[in-house]
Amino acid sequence: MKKTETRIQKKNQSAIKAAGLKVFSQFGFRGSTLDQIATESGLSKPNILYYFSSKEAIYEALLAQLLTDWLQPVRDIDPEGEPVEEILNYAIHKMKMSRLYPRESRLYANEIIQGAPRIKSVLTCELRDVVQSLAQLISNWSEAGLIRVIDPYHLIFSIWAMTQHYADFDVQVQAILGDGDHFHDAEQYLEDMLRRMLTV
Amino acid sequence: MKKTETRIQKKNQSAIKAAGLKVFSQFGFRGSTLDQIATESGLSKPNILYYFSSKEAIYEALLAQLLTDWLQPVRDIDPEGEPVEEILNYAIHKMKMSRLYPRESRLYANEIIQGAPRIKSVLTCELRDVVQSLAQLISNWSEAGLIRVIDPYHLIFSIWAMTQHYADFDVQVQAILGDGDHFHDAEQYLEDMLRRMLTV
DNA sequence: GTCTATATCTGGATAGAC
DNA sequence: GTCTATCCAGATATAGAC
Repeated sequence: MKKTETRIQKKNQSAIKAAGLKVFSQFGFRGSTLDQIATESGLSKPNILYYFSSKEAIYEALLAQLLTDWLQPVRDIDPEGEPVEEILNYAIHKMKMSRLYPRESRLYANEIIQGAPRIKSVLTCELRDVVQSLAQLISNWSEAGLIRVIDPYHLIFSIWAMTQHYADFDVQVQAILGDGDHFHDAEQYLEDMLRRMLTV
Repeated sequence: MKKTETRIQKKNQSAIKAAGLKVFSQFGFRGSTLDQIATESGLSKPNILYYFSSKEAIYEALLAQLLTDWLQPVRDIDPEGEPVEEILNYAIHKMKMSRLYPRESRLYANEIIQGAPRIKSVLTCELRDVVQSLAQLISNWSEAGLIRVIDPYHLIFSIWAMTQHYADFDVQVQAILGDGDHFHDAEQYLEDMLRRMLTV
Protein backbone atom coordinates (compact mmCIF):
# COMPACT_ATOMS: atom_id res chain seq x y z
CA MET A 1 0.00 0.00 0.00
CA LYS A 2 2.83 2.33 0.67
CA LYS A 3 3.63 2.38 -3.00
CA THR A 4 0.11 3.49 -3.86
CA GLU A 5 0.23 6.24 -1.29
CA THR A 6 3.47 7.46 -2.71
CA ARG A 7 2.00 7.56 -6.14
CA ILE A 8 -0.89 9.63 -4.85
CA GLN A 9 1.57 11.94 -3.18
CA LYS A 10 3.52 12.44 -6.37
CA LYS A 11 0.33 13.00 -8.27
CA ASN A 12 -1.01 15.58 -5.85
CA GLN A 13 2.28 17.38 -5.51
CA SER A 14 2.45 17.59 -9.28
CA ALA A 15 -1.11 18.84 -9.45
CA ILE A 16 -0.36 21.52 -6.87
CA LYS A 17 2.76 22.65 -8.66
CA ALA A 18 0.99 22.73 -12.00
CA ALA A 19 -1.81 24.78 -10.51
CA GLY A 20 0.64 27.01 -8.66
CA LEU A 21 2.56 27.65 -11.85
CA LYS A 22 -0.60 28.66 -13.63
CA VAL A 23 -1.77 31.01 -10.89
CA PHE A 24 1.57 32.49 -9.78
CA SER A 25 2.67 33.11 -13.36
CA GLN A 26 -0.41 35.20 -13.94
CA PHE A 27 -0.78 37.11 -10.70
CA GLY A 28 2.65 37.04 -9.09
CA PHE A 29 3.26 35.80 -5.58
CA ARG A 30 1.30 38.37 -3.63
CA GLY A 31 -1.49 38.54 -6.15
CA SER A 32 -2.15 34.81 -6.00
CA THR A 33 -4.30 33.02 -3.44
CA LEU A 34 -4.44 29.51 -2.13
CA ASP A 35 -8.10 29.44 -3.08
CA GLN A 36 -7.17 29.86 -6.72
CA ILE A 37 -4.55 27.14 -6.50
CA ALA A 38 -7.05 24.89 -4.73
CA THR A 39 -9.70 25.39 -7.39
CA GLU A 40 -7.19 24.97 -10.19
CA SER A 41 -5.71 21.78 -8.74
CA GLY A 42 -9.00 20.25 -7.70
CA LEU A 43 -7.77 19.86 -4.12
CA SER A 44 -9.02 21.47 -0.98
CA LYS A 45 -7.11 24.31 0.61
CA PRO A 46 -6.09 22.39 3.75
CA ASN A 47 -5.07 19.47 1.60
CA ILE A 48 -2.67 21.70 -0.28
CA LEU A 49 -1.14 22.76 3.00
CA TYR A 50 -0.73 19.12 3.88
CA TYR A 51 1.68 18.73 0.96
CA PHE A 52 3.34 22.13 1.13
CA SER A 53 3.92 23.91 4.41
CA SER A 54 2.85 27.27 3.05
CA LYS A 55 1.95 29.25 -0.03
CA GLU A 56 5.53 30.44 -0.16
CA ALA A 57 6.82 26.84 -0.17
CA ILE A 58 4.94 26.11 -3.39
CA TYR A 59 6.26 29.26 -4.99
CA GLU A 60 9.84 28.53 -4.02
CA ALA A 61 9.66 24.95 -5.21
CA LEU A 62 8.58 26.24 -8.60
CA LEU A 63 11.33 28.85 -8.74
CA ALA A 64 14.04 26.37 -7.78
CA GLN A 65 12.97 23.94 -10.49
CA LEU A 66 12.81 26.78 -12.96
CA LEU A 67 16.31 28.06 -12.37
CA THR A 68 17.78 24.61 -12.88
CA ASP A 69 16.01 24.17 -16.22
CA TRP A 70 16.91 27.73 -17.13
CA LEU A 71 20.65 27.45 -16.66
CA GLN A 72 21.29 23.99 -18.04
CA PRO A 73 21.16 25.00 -21.73
CA VAL A 74 23.78 27.67 -21.05
CA ARG A 75 26.05 25.10 -19.47
CA ASP A 76 25.47 22.80 -22.44
CA ILE A 77 27.12 25.21 -24.86
CA ASP A 78 30.18 23.40 -26.18
CA PRO A 79 33.43 25.43 -26.13
CA GLU A 80 34.80 23.07 -28.76
CA GLY A 81 31.83 23.43 -31.08
CA GLU A 82 31.42 25.75 -34.04
CA PRO A 83 30.84 29.16 -32.37
CA VAL A 84 28.06 30.60 -34.52
CA GLU A 85 26.15 27.33 -34.48
CA GLU A 86 26.59 26.91 -30.73
CA ILE A 87 25.17 30.36 -30.03
CA LEU A 88 22.42 29.87 -32.56
CA ASN A 89 21.46 26.52 -31.12
CA TYR A 90 21.24 28.04 -27.68
CA ALA A 91 19.09 30.93 -28.90
CA ILE A 92 16.75 28.64 -30.81
CA HIS A 93 16.52 26.29 -27.86
CA LYS A 94 15.60 29.24 -25.67
CA MET A 95 12.94 30.36 -28.13
CA LYS A 96 11.44 26.89 -28.13
CA MET A 97 11.33 26.96 -24.34
CA SER A 98 9.43 30.23 -24.51
CA ARG A 99 6.90 28.61 -26.81
CA LEU A 100 6.58 25.42 -24.79
CA TYR A 101 6.79 26.90 -21.29
CA PRO A 102 5.44 30.45 -21.42
CA ARG A 103 4.09 30.26 -17.89
CA GLU A 104 7.48 29.38 -16.49
CA SER A 105 8.84 32.39 -18.31
CA ARG A 106 6.17 34.64 -16.88
CA LEU A 107 6.66 33.29 -13.38
CA TYR A 108 10.32 34.17 -13.62
CA ALA A 109 9.57 37.55 -15.17
CA ASN A 110 7.20 38.39 -12.35
CA GLU A 111 9.82 37.51 -9.77
CA ILE A 112 12.53 39.56 -11.46
CA ILE A 113 10.36 42.60 -12.10
CA GLN A 114 9.41 42.66 -8.45
CA GLY A 115 13.06 42.85 -7.49
CA ALA A 116 13.74 39.11 -7.19
CA PRO A 117 13.24 39.11 -3.41
CA ARG A 118 13.39 35.32 -3.24
CA ILE A 119 16.17 34.52 -5.68
CA LYS A 120 18.49 37.50 -5.59
CA SER A 121 21.24 35.42 -4.00
CA VAL A 122 20.97 32.85 -6.79
CA LEU A 123 21.23 35.62 -9.36
CA THR A 124 24.42 37.05 -7.91
CA CYS A 125 26.01 33.60 -7.53
CA GLU A 126 24.99 30.81 -9.87
CA LEU A 127 23.50 32.89 -12.66
CA ARG A 128 26.32 35.38 -12.54
CA ASP A 129 28.98 32.69 -12.69
CA VAL A 130 27.33 30.80 -15.51
CA VAL A 131 26.89 33.95 -17.55
CA GLN A 132 30.43 35.14 -16.90
CA SER A 133 31.76 31.82 -18.14
CA LEU A 134 29.70 32.10 -21.28
CA ALA A 135 30.77 35.70 -21.79
CA GLN A 136 34.39 34.65 -21.46
CA LEU A 137 33.89 31.90 -24.00
CA ILE A 138 32.30 34.33 -26.45
CA SER A 139 35.17 36.77 -25.92
CA ASN A 140 37.66 34.01 -26.67
CA TRP A 141 35.82 33.16 -29.84
CA SER A 142 35.92 36.83 -30.80
CA GLU A 143 39.65 37.09 -30.15
CA ALA A 144 40.29 33.92 -32.13
CA GLY A 145 38.52 35.54 -35.05
CA LEU A 146 35.82 32.86 -35.11
CA ILE A 147 33.03 35.37 -34.59
CA ARG A 148 32.84 39.10 -34.91
CA VAL A 149 34.05 41.25 -32.01
CA ILE A 150 30.93 41.87 -29.92
CA ASP A 151 29.93 42.74 -26.37
CA PRO A 152 29.17 39.25 -25.01
CA TYR A 153 26.94 40.38 -22.16
CA HIS A 154 24.62 42.49 -24.27
CA LEU A 155 24.55 39.74 -26.87
CA ILE A 156 23.28 37.36 -24.19
CA PHE A 157 20.80 39.94 -22.92
CA SER A 158 19.48 40.47 -26.42
CA ILE A 159 18.85 36.75 -26.82
CA TRP A 160 17.07 36.56 -23.50
CA ALA A 161 15.06 39.70 -24.14
CA MET A 162 13.84 38.61 -27.55
CA THR A 163 13.02 35.04 -26.67
CA GLN A 164 11.28 35.85 -23.41
CA HIS A 165 9.38 38.71 -24.98
CA TYR A 166 7.22 36.32 -26.99
CA ALA A 167 6.24 34.43 -23.85
CA ASP A 168 5.92 37.31 -21.40
CA PHE A 169 4.26 39.80 -23.74
CA ASP A 170 2.19 37.21 -25.52
CA VAL A 171 -1.08 39.15 -25.25
CA GLN A 172 0.54 42.20 -26.79
CA VAL A 173 2.03 40.17 -29.64
CA GLN A 174 -1.34 38.57 -30.29
CA ALA A 175 -3.11 41.92 -30.10
CA ILE A 176 -0.88 43.17 -32.89
CA LEU A 177 -0.35 40.09 -35.06
CA GLY A 178 -3.61 38.33 -34.34
CA ASP A 179 -4.10 34.99 -32.61
CA GLY A 180 -1.81 32.19 -33.63
CA ASP A 181 1.69 30.85 -33.20
CA HIS A 182 4.23 33.51 -34.07
CA PHE A 183 7.21 31.68 -32.65
CA HIS A 184 8.29 30.30 -35.99
CA ASP A 185 8.65 33.76 -37.54
CA ALA A 186 10.26 35.05 -34.38
CA GLU A 187 12.80 32.26 -34.52
CA GLN A 188 13.59 33.04 -38.15
CA TYR A 189 14.08 36.68 -37.30
CA LEU A 190 16.31 35.88 -34.33
CA GLU A 191 18.42 33.50 -36.36
CA ASP A 192 18.87 36.07 -39.10
CA MET A 193 19.77 38.71 -36.55
CA LEU A 194 22.35 36.56 -34.81
CA ARG A 195 24.03 35.49 -38.04
CA ARG A 196 24.41 39.14 -39.01
CA MET A 197 25.78 40.03 -35.60
CA LEU A 198 28.18 37.12 -35.30
CA THR A 199 29.65 36.47 -38.72
CA VAL A 200 32.78 38.42 -39.36
CA MET B 1 -8.30 80.55 -1.05
CA LYS B 2 -9.70 78.42 -3.80
CA LYS B 3 -6.42 78.68 -5.64
CA THR B 4 -4.51 77.32 -2.67
CA GLU B 5 -6.87 74.40 -2.33
CA THR B 6 -6.45 73.54 -5.97
CA ARG B 7 -2.72 73.61 -5.58
CA ILE B 8 -3.00 71.22 -2.65
CA GLN B 9 -5.21 68.98 -4.74
CA LYS B 10 -2.72 68.87 -7.56
CA LYS B 11 0.06 68.24 -5.13
CA ASN B 12 -1.72 65.40 -3.38
CA GLN B 13 -2.92 63.80 -6.58
CA SER B 14 0.62 63.88 -7.86
CA ALA B 15 1.92 62.42 -4.63
CA ILE B 16 -0.63 59.62 -4.82
CA LYS B 17 0.19 58.84 -8.42
CA ALA B 18 3.91 58.88 -7.71
CA ALA B 19 3.44 56.55 -4.76
CA GLY B 20 1.07 54.36 -6.76
CA LEU B 21 3.58 54.08 -9.57
CA LYS B 22 6.26 53.00 -7.15
CA VAL B 23 4.12 50.39 -5.44
CA PHE B 24 2.14 49.05 -8.41
CA SER B 25 5.27 48.75 -10.56
CA GLN B 26 6.86 46.54 -7.96
CA PHE B 27 3.97 44.37 -6.80
CA GLY B 28 1.43 44.51 -9.61
CA PHE B 29 -2.17 45.55 -9.06
CA ARG B 30 -3.33 42.73 -6.83
CA GLY B 31 -0.08 42.57 -4.92
CA SER B 32 -0.22 46.23 -3.96
CA THR B 33 -2.11 47.68 -1.02
CA LEU B 34 -3.55 51.08 -0.23
CA ASP B 35 -1.57 50.97 2.99
CA GLN B 36 1.67 50.89 1.03
CA ILE B 37 0.55 53.75 -1.19
CA ALA B 38 -0.53 55.69 1.89
CA THR B 39 2.81 55.21 3.60
CA GLU B 40 4.71 55.99 0.44
CA SER B 41 2.74 59.15 -0.29
CA GLY B 42 2.64 60.39 3.28
CA LEU B 43 -1.14 60.60 3.18
CA SER B 44 -3.70 58.64 5.16
CA LYS B 45 -5.63 55.83 3.55
CA PRO B 46 -9.02 57.58 3.67
CA ASN B 47 -7.44 60.72 2.34
CA ILE B 48 -6.21 58.83 -0.69
CA LEU B 49 -9.75 57.60 -1.29
CA TYR B 50 -10.91 61.18 -1.11
CA TYR B 51 -8.85 61.95 -4.22
CA PHE B 52 -9.33 58.66 -6.07
CA SER B 53 -12.54 56.68 -5.81
CA SER B 54 -10.73 53.36 -5.48
CA LYS B 55 -7.44 51.56 -5.67
CA GLU B 56 -8.29 50.62 -9.22
CA ALA B 57 -8.87 54.27 -10.16
CA ILE B 58 -5.28 55.12 -9.25
CA TYR B 59 -3.98 52.19 -11.23
CA GLU B 60 -6.01 53.05 -14.30
CA ALA B 61 -5.01 56.70 -14.18
CA LEU B 62 -1.38 55.60 -14.26
CA LEU B 63 -1.93 53.18 -17.13
CA ALA B 64 -3.80 55.72 -19.22
CA GLN B 65 -1.03 58.26 -18.83
CA LEU B 66 1.53 55.61 -19.62
CA LEU B 67 -0.02 54.49 -22.88
CA THR B 68 -0.16 58.03 -24.17
CA ASP B 69 3.52 58.61 -23.46
CA TRP B 70 4.32 55.18 -24.84
CA LEU B 71 2.73 55.60 -28.26
CA GLN B 72 3.67 59.18 -29.04
CA PRO B 73 7.27 58.43 -30.08
CA VAL B 74 5.97 55.84 -32.57
CA ARG B 75 3.65 58.43 -34.08
CA ASP B 76 6.52 60.89 -34.22
CA ILE B 77 8.47 58.76 -36.70
CA ASP B 78 8.72 60.80 -39.89
CA PRO B 79 7.80 58.95 -43.10
CA GLU B 80 9.78 61.57 -45.02
CA GLY B 81 12.89 61.19 -42.89
CA GLU B 82 15.96 59.09 -43.57
CA PRO B 83 14.73 55.55 -42.77
CA VAL B 84 17.69 54.12 -40.85
CA GLU B 85 18.04 57.26 -38.78
CA GLU B 86 14.32 57.44 -38.07
CA ILE B 87 14.26 53.89 -36.73
CA LEU B 88 17.46 54.40 -34.82
CA ASN B 89 16.20 57.59 -33.27
CA TYR B 90 13.08 55.82 -32.14
CA ALA B 91 15.04 52.92 -30.65
CA ILE B 92 17.44 55.21 -28.82
CA HIS B 93 14.57 57.32 -27.56
CA LYS B 94 12.92 54.18 -26.24
CA MET B 95 16.11 53.09 -24.52
CA LYS B 96 16.38 56.47 -22.84
CA MET B 97 12.80 56.13 -21.63
CA SER B 98 13.72 52.80 -20.09
CA ARG B 99 16.57 54.44 -18.25
CA LEU B 100 14.57 57.45 -17.11
CA TYR B 101 11.26 55.73 -16.38
CA PRO B 102 11.98 52.14 -15.38
CA ARG B 103 9.01 51.99 -13.04
CA GLU B 104 6.60 52.97 -15.79
CA SER B 105 8.09 50.19 -17.86
CA ARG B 106 7.67 47.68 -15.05
CA LEU B 107 4.11 48.81 -14.38
CA TYR B 108 3.29 48.15 -18.01
CA ALA B 109 5.17 44.84 -18.00
CA ASN B 110 3.23 43.68 -14.96
CA GLU B 111 -0.05 44.52 -16.64
CA ILE B 112 0.86 42.74 -19.88
CA ILE B 113 2.28 39.64 -18.22
CA GLN B 114 -0.90 39.27 -16.22
CA GLY B 115 -2.90 39.20 -19.43
CA ALA B 116 -3.59 42.94 -19.73
CA PRO B 117 -7.04 42.65 -18.13
CA ARG B 118 -7.45 46.41 -17.94
CA ILE B 119 -6.00 47.53 -21.27
CA LYS B 120 -6.61 44.68 -23.68
CA SER B 121 -9.06 46.80 -25.65
CA VAL B 122 -6.48 49.53 -26.04
CA LEU B 123 -3.95 46.97 -27.26
CA THR B 124 -6.21 45.62 -29.97
CA CYS B 125 -7.23 49.10 -31.11
CA GLU B 126 -4.86 51.99 -30.61
CA LEU B 127 -1.65 50.05 -30.18
CA ARG B 128 -2.47 47.70 -33.02
CA ASP B 129 -3.27 50.53 -35.41
CA VAL B 130 -0.19 52.53 -34.54
CA VAL B 131 2.06 49.51 -34.95
CA GLN B 132 0.45 48.46 -38.21
CA SER B 133 1.05 51.93 -39.61
CA LEU B 134 4.67 51.78 -38.60
CA ALA B 135 5.03 48.29 -40.05
CA GLN B 136 3.56 49.49 -43.31
CA LEU B 137 5.99 52.38 -43.38
CA ILE B 138 8.93 50.06 -42.79
CA SER B 139 7.70 47.74 -45.54
CA ASN B 140 7.51 50.66 -47.92
CA TRP B 141 11.05 51.65 -47.06
CA SER B 142 12.12 48.06 -47.71
CA GLU B 143 10.39 47.96 -51.08
CA ALA B 144 11.91 51.28 -52.05
CA GLY B 145 15.32 49.77 -51.34
CA LEU B 146 16.04 52.31 -48.60
CA ILE B 147 16.52 49.63 -45.97
CA ARG B 148 17.07 45.91 -46.16
CA VAL B 149 14.04 43.64 -46.57
CA ILE B 150 13.04 42.71 -43.04
CA ASP B 151 10.00 41.55 -41.08
CA PRO B 152 8.75 44.88 -39.71
CA TYR B 153 6.78 43.45 -36.81
CA HIS B 154 9.58 41.38 -35.39
CA LEU B 155 11.93 44.30 -35.90
CA ILE B 156 9.64 46.41 -33.73
CA PHE B 157 9.31 43.63 -31.16
CA SER B 158 13.07 43.27 -30.98
CA ILE B 159 13.45 46.97 -30.23
CA TRP B 160 10.80 46.82 -27.54
CA ALA B 161 12.19 43.64 -26.04
CA MET B 162 15.73 44.90 -25.82
CA THR B 163 14.95 48.36 -24.50
CA GLN B 164 12.42 47.23 -21.94
CA HIS B 165 14.65 44.39 -20.79
CA TYR B 166 17.06 46.81 -19.17
CA ALA B 167 14.27 48.40 -17.17
CA ASP B 168 12.16 45.34 -16.36
CA PHE B 169 15.04 42.94 -15.64
CA ASP B 170 17.22 45.54 -13.99
CA VAL B 171 18.05 43.41 -10.94
CA GLN B 172 19.18 40.59 -13.18
CA VAL B 173 21.35 42.89 -15.29
CA GLN B 174 22.89 44.34 -12.15
CA ALA B 175 23.42 40.90 -10.64
CA ILE B 176 25.48 39.96 -13.69
CA LEU B 177 27.21 43.21 -14.61
CA GLY B 178 27.40 44.75 -11.16
CA ASP B 179 25.73 47.91 -9.95
CA GLY B 180 25.87 50.89 -12.23
CA ASP B 181 24.34 52.39 -15.34
CA HIS B 182 24.56 49.94 -18.20
CA PHE B 183 22.21 51.81 -20.49
CA HIS B 184 24.98 53.48 -22.43
CA ASP B 185 26.54 50.17 -23.47
CA ALA B 186 23.13 48.73 -24.16
CA GLU B 187 22.35 51.67 -26.42
CA GLN B 188 25.59 51.19 -28.30
CA TYR B 189 24.84 47.52 -28.78
CA LEU B 190 21.31 48.21 -29.97
CA GLU B 191 22.48 50.86 -32.42
CA ASP B 192 25.09 48.51 -33.83
CA MET B 193 22.53 45.74 -34.14
CA LEU B 194 19.99 47.90 -35.92
CA ARG B 195 22.50 49.29 -38.40
CA ARG B 196 23.50 45.74 -39.32
CA MET B 197 19.90 44.68 -39.67
CA LEU B 198 18.74 47.70 -41.66
CA THR B 199 21.51 48.67 -44.01
CA VAL B 200 21.28 46.94 -47.34
C1' DG C 1 -4.95 11.72 3.64
C1' DT C 2 -8.79 14.55 3.20
C1' DC C 3 -12.46 17.14 4.73
C1' DT C 4 -15.44 20.99 7.52
C1' DA C 5 -15.07 24.53 10.49
C1' DT C 6 -12.76 28.20 12.26
C1' DA C 7 -9.14 31.28 14.26
C1' DT C 8 -6.63 35.23 12.99
C1' DC C 9 -5.20 38.76 10.26
C1' DT C 10 -5.10 42.00 6.49
C1' DG C 11 -7.03 44.95 3.00
C1' DG C 12 -10.49 47.98 0.62
C1' DA C 13 -13.77 51.09 1.58
C1' DT C 14 -17.04 53.95 4.58
C1' DA C 15 -18.92 56.80 8.61
C1' DG C 16 -18.62 60.57 11.02
C1' DA C 17 -15.97 63.86 14.04
C1' DC C 18 -13.25 67.91 13.45
C1' DG D 1 -9.96 68.25 3.47
C1' DT D 2 -8.21 65.24 6.79
C1' DC D 3 -8.39 62.31 10.51
C1' DT D 4 -9.91 58.07 13.81
C1' DA D 5 -12.60 54.29 14.14
C1' DT D 6 -14.79 50.65 12.04
C1' DC D 7 -17.22 47.45 8.87
C1' DC D 8 -16.82 43.54 6.07
C1' DA D 9 -14.85 40.57 2.60
C1' DG D 10 -11.20 37.69 1.69
C1' DA D 11 -6.76 35.40 2.81
C1' DT D 12 -3.40 32.21 5.29
C1' DA D 13 -3.15 28.78 8.22
C1' DT D 14 -4.76 25.49 11.92
C1' DA D 15 -7.86 22.25 14.63
C1' DG D 16 -9.97 18.30 14.75
C1' DA D 17 -13.43 14.94 12.84
C1' DC D 18 -13.50 11.09 9.66
